[in-house]
Amino acid sequence: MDEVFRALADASRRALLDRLHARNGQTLGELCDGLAMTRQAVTKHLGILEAANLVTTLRHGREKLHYLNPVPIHQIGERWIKKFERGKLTALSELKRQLEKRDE
Amino acid sequence: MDEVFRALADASRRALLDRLHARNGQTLGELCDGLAMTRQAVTKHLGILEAANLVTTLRHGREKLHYLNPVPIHQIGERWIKKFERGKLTALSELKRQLEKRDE
DNA sequence: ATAATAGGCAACCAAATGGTTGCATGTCAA
DNA sequence: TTGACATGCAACCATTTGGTTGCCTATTAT
Repeated sequence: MDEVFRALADASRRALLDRLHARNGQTLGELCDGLAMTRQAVTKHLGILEAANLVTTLRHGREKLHYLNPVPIHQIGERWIKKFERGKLTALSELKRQLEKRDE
Repeated sequence: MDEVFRALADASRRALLDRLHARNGQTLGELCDGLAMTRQAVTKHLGILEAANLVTTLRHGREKLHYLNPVPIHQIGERWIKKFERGKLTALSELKRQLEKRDE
C-alpha cells in the first residue's frame, strides 16, 4: 500500500498511468515519445510503477509491452479514501462547534 | 493536486491523518504522543499536510488545534481514482486479447 | 552477416526529504 | 513575575529521489 502511494506521488508517473489508461499495452519507446525525459528516466519510473504493481509488463521479442493494473488504485479508493468520506459532512461543522466550545 | 499526492505519500503523515480522523482538533503535543519522532519532525509533517490543505489549524492561546480537511482526499477519489475504475473490468481481458493478437 | 532497433545496467550527480539538535518565543498558572 | 508549558525557527545531517551519461545486450530486418 505504501509503495502504491509513493508511486502515485510523482506527476511524471501519474502521467505515464494516464497514457496507459488512454492506450494500454504500449512499448517503452512509445511511452517515451514527447516526454522531456531520457528513456532511462522513464524506465526507472516504470520500474517503480511495476514494483507497486500498478503496471504489468510483457516481453514480446525485443519490445516490452506495458499494461495498466488498476487494482491497487481501486484498493486505495476502497480502503483509504472511503474512510474519510463519512467525515466530510461533519468536519467543518465540528470545527465550528469546537471553536465555540473552546472559547467559553 | 500534486501537493496532496505528495503529502499522502508518507506513512507517518497518513498516520497523522488517521489520528485526526479518529479525533479531530488535537494539539501538536497530543499528536506527538506515542510517536517515535521528535516534536519538530511532527511539526514538519503537519506543515506539509497543511500546505496540501489536508489539515487546517487554529491557534487557541498557546496551543494549536489541528483539524482534518477531507475535501482534497475526496477530490482525489473523484477526479483521479474514479477515472481508473472503468478500466478495471477490461484491463485483464484486454491484456489477454492483445497478447494473442501480438503472437499471430 | 551486419546494421539498426529496443531495451538493460551501472555509475554518477544535484536536489529534495525526513529527521535531528539547540535555542527562542509566546502564553498560562502560582 | 517567574517558571513551566506549547510551540516556532534555523542549522545541520544522512539518505532517497529523479535525473543524467556511457556503454552493453538482445532481437529484428536487409
